[in-house]
Amino acid sequence: MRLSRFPLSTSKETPADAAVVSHQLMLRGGFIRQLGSGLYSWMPIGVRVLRKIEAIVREEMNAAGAMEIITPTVQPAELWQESGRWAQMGDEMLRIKDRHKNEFCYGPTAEEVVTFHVRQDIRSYRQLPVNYYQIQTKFRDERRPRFGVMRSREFVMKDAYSFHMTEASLAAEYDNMRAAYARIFTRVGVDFRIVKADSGNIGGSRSEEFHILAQSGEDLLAVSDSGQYAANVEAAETRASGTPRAAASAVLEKVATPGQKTCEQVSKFMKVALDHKVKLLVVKAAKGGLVGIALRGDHQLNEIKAAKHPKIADPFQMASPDEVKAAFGCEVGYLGPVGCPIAVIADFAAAEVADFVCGANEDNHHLKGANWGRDAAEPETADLRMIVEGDPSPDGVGTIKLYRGIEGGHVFQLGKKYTKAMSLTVLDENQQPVTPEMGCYGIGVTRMAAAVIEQRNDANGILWPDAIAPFRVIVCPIGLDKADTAASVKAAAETLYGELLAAGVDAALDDRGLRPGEMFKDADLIGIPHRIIVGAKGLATQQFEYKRRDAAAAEMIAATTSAVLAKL
RNA sequence: CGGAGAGUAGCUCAGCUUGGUAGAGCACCUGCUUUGGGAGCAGGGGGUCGCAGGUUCGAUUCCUGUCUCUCCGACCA
Repeated sequence: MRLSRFPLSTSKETPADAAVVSHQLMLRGGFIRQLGSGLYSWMPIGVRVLRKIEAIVREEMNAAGAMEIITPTVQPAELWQESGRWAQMGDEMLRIKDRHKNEFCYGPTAEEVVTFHVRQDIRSYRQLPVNYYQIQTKFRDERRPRFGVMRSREFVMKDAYSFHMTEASLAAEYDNMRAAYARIFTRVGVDFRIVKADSGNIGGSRSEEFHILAQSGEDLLAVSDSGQYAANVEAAETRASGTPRAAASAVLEKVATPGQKTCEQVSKFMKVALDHKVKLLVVKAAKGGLVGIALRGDHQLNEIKAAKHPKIADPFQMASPDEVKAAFGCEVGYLGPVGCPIAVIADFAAAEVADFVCGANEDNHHLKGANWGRDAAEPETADLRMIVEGDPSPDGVGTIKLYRGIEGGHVFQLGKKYTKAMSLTVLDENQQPVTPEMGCYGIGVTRMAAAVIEQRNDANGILWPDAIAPFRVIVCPIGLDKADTAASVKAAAETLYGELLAAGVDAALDDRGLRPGEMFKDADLIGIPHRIIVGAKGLATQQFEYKRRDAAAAEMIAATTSAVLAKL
């Protein structure tokens, strides 16, 4: 591409509205332009990146045996009513009506649509397993779009859906997709981790996320420092330590703690470590009424785990201050398990504390020297808390460290949730109808572009990996203004550029006639991995100057196309 | 959805407190000069000051409403 004919639109200024580096650089480099909240247009240079990511995804999905389809972005409400998600989805789903007042949504995902088509076309066990995928625009009406295309409302996702006669077949395809995803992320050129995930409201059993590690990531990952364990903190389990609780030694004593409501306040006021404080949260119980959750003062509730506990309401909901007052006769800040009027479930760690401090279930008072079994009923225990840095790894190998990550992909074993709800059956070898198992697999294509930048940038701009750079190499002629050298520089640059194209290299020629500084700044900002300078100085000794975007210094190479190709 | 902030030129912003019909830098156009890390000089084009009301002789400025965008939080395949 000749840059003189390419609408590059770069900016020196950092846009005021962009909070994260990928958003800033994508705007400064002219990759994307904002159209509205969570709505972005992809400009020519951005599309080049997007298409390269898509090509890698498509190649690997095809190689893994998945079949590409294209489904409409607008989907009839009936399908969502069949699966039950029309009611479930809430405002995240953009609902629209056509001229006949029929209801539709702009597709946030396509489990229903693909299940519908499989129901139309697949009749026999002989046709399974099958895996359909598409690379297509999705819309989710996020409550708060942010960070440019990292969390936009409209975005491009690769979504795949597989159907199987047996759980074993599903598991095999899940592993197949997982391996394809690992190849995709590796080829794109990012540092990623595969972590255990919660499957969220999509349902299903086994689920893992592909995270691109980055400081600005919205997800926290718990990773063992010496073992294999890696999980989203949402899904990371914690265990009982195995060491028995110390015997009760302190005398139970009520202490006035006026106005001291939070664990931090009480801990400071009573000069007791946070991990010897037990807090009691009151939440809605599964069968109506309330249930208490005891946690150590330094731990936080994991609401996803709580919602899955059989005695706790799903969806998770805290009790209102009025309900607490009615049950306990005191304010929220003074609750504790001793003399507690409702059933208590203790987190493993909370149940292991002896001689603890807790609320006295009386305004402005706490208890010290409290003990399970002696003062409070021995509680039912469960894993209810968020894992924290320094916890032993749940698999017993190593200690947990926390990292931030950007979710770039997600693979699920859905089971029969959608196939059953939508009455998809195929005939087995005994001519009996069977409800197939289903898996689904997603990659955020537009998000991936942003995530790569989060991981790969410096003070001058983006450092694209070769595989997805808008151009792999840029040729910068210098000295076109000098009468005595212009002709030779121009000829050498044109020849090199032409031969690179002929060799199948995605090259750019900066023939805009700019000053060198401007060319360099632009090339660095838009992240071209390789730069060749064709100048009179070098040509005098038959040399080009070569610089990798991520190298500190340039080097001189022979002024031949083959010498350049050897560097790419 | 709760909290905070912002809408003035393509971009980044000033002006508004104390009303008198608008400015800078960057970008753009023309010319000259310059050419190894976003040059210099001279000239030029470009804005119904988000929108709608109100107050006023007069509103970018004051008041009310409204829309949009951003940030923090909650939420989230």
